Amino acid sequence: MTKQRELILQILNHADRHLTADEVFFLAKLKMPSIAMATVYNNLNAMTDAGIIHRVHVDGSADCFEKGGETHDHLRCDICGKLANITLPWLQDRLRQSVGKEISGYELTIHYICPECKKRG
Amino acid sequence: MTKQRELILQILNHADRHLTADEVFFLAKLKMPSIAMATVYNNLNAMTDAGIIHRVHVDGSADCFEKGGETHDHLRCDICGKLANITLPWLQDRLRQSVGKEISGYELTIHYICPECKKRG
DNA sequence: TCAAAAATTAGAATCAATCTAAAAGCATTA
DNA sequence: TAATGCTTTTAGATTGATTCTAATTTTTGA
Repeated sequence: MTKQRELILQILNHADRHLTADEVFFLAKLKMPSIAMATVYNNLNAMTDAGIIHRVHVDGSADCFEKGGETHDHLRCDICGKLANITLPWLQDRLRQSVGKEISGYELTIHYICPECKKRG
Repeated sequence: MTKQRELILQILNHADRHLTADEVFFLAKLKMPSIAMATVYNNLNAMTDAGIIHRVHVDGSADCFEKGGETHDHLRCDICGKLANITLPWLQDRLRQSVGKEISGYELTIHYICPECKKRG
């Protein structure tokens, strides 16, 4: 656990939303101006592989990262693109039931209009 | 419907698996050597937007395309990466139930070990 | 303390995908 | 048929995200 990795992890832990590698890099640079983009990617990849954080693919733009914790799925607003988390505790079992026991994981992204965009009309 | 679009659509309709834009381009070039990559992307995008074909995001590599038809979800093998289709007719309604009525769509990719890889050990 | 291993850095390179501007194809009308 | 305008295609440059490379620094551990 290097200083750099610690910083990146802290940034994700304190973020109030999903961050791209670029955003993590920007925020990291504020605290540690010498940090390199490659370091950010190295650590995001390493921590993703280790299951400490999660990577979220976003159609048509850069992947986002978020702190670990209970597994969950995502909602993505059709209008503003913002991601939200949602927990569907029944899904894993229901999928196992339908598909067979050999599921090692899954990713679900639901498209919707978020409350803010809906209000705005 | 240009000759190029027709060709691309035919390639997808006759493919026995999901194809990347690159693969479509390669196959298209066999029949029409003058075709340009941009044309392949233009048409794949246009037909995806029109709902005639589907785009499938694949973690860590290029998007794949497949012919249209009934909506379905995907299985991806952890080992060989191959995609398979799966239809889960109950899912859409079940998600509506859990999330609310305002779902405009979703994408689900399930991770597993495909029969071939499992056999191989 | 020294050597080996691992991580970091800066910048180049790669890969998928998009953009640009010029040329070609196609309709329609004159 | 010729002229017009609209759409598509083409080739190649460009972008944007991510990875790679090689040199340097840091960490580890004998």
